[in-house]
Amino acid sequence: MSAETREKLLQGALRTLTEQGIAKTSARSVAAAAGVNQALVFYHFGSVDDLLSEACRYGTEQRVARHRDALAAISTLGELLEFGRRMHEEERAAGSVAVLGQLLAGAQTQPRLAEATAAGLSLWVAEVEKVLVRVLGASPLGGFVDAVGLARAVASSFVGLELYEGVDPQGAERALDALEGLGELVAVVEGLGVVGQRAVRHRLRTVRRL
Amino acid sequence: MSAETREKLLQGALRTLTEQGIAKTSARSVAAAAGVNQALVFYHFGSVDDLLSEACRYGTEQRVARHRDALAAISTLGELLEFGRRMHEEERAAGSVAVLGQLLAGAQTQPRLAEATAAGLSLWVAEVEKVLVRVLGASPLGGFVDAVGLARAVASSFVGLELYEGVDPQGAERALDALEGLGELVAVVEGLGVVGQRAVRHRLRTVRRL
DNA sequence: GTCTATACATGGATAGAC
DNA sequence: GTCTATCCATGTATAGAC
Repeated sequence: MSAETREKLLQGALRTLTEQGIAKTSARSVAAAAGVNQALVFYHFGSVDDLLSEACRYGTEQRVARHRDALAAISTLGELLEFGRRMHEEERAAGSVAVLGQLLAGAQTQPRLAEATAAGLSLWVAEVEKVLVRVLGASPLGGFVDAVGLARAVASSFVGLELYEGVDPQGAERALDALEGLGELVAVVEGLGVVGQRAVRHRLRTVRRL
Repeated sequence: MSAETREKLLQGALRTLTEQGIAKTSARSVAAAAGVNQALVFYHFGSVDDLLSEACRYGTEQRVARHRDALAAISTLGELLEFGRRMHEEERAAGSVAVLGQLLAGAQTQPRLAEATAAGLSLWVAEVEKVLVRVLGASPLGGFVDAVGLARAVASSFVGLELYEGVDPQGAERALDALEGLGELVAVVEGLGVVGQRAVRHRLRTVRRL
């Protein structure tokens, strides 16, 4: 069956990317992981890069869809921070961030992969952005923090942290804790009350003018 | 000359990693970039991975040394933010972050590379950490932000941002701007004055107890 | 649609001449 | 120390049998 084999290859590609890395992801290794013949990669996708591009879209859509409802229910920065860490742990286990890391590395020198990887990342970014716009929009900080940019920073930083975790797990753990602390700090400023907020705003304006 | 060829190979490895990526970095491609014979990779370094490991140490040490004095002169968060962006731009141009990104991707599945990459990253982390300890230690925030963890988060996030930049330059630009804004926010809280700081501290303690 | 066979290129690694 | 030659494994891609 055509559709079944296609799917096997897509999942095989994702598995190979996480388990062997972009450098050892080939038509042969993917086909082996998928349990199908190597020639089918070219029959169904034309080239290895095209397969990886489709696998990126396929995999990312599945993972993002998993969290869409939960993300839509978040309304405060505190909730967002807690959910973010849980989601990160879940995606790390599923290998979806690892896939993006490997594809991003490969995409630096291959325009075709770059396009697909950007599209995949943008699925995550769009979700994070929606939540941030909502959470920050309802907050006094909204005017000073760019949710659009922050969503992109968060998504790419998570990929960086995931890659770092692969070479220094304890360091990465500590990094995540520190970021959580920083997030709490922002959440706290958000809850300072009118007087404190006015002071923060005034100083921010002063600083920005320099 | 032995030493000269070794150096050519090390620089060739760095160039190949940035220009072709980890997936296309081979003894042959590196040797071509270095302008020497392919067999010399194995004579001087034993294997391609060993060459890449040494290149990581070699390259990172050089780049970090470049900024050591400037980093030592930084004493405020504002200075640190400004310097950070300038340094990021310089390192991006030099390709040193790209090298770390490619090596991190390869390191996920190769213990030998992982060790070397962790060591290379730790050179950056150590410098960032020293500055953060100094800057945050002199600030009322010192007790609430973990400089050690934050240094690791900063270093790995920069790698993630660099990889993201390769597939979406505008998005990465906006992400960096947003992070800068967030940094300013923290700097502002730092300068709030005694009353504001006391309020922040009190609320932080309350939040952490939950 | 899938498999076998095959071509041709690239890559890791070594032996031996210089 | 460096180069040439070479071996063998792996990878991309296609043709043709089933």
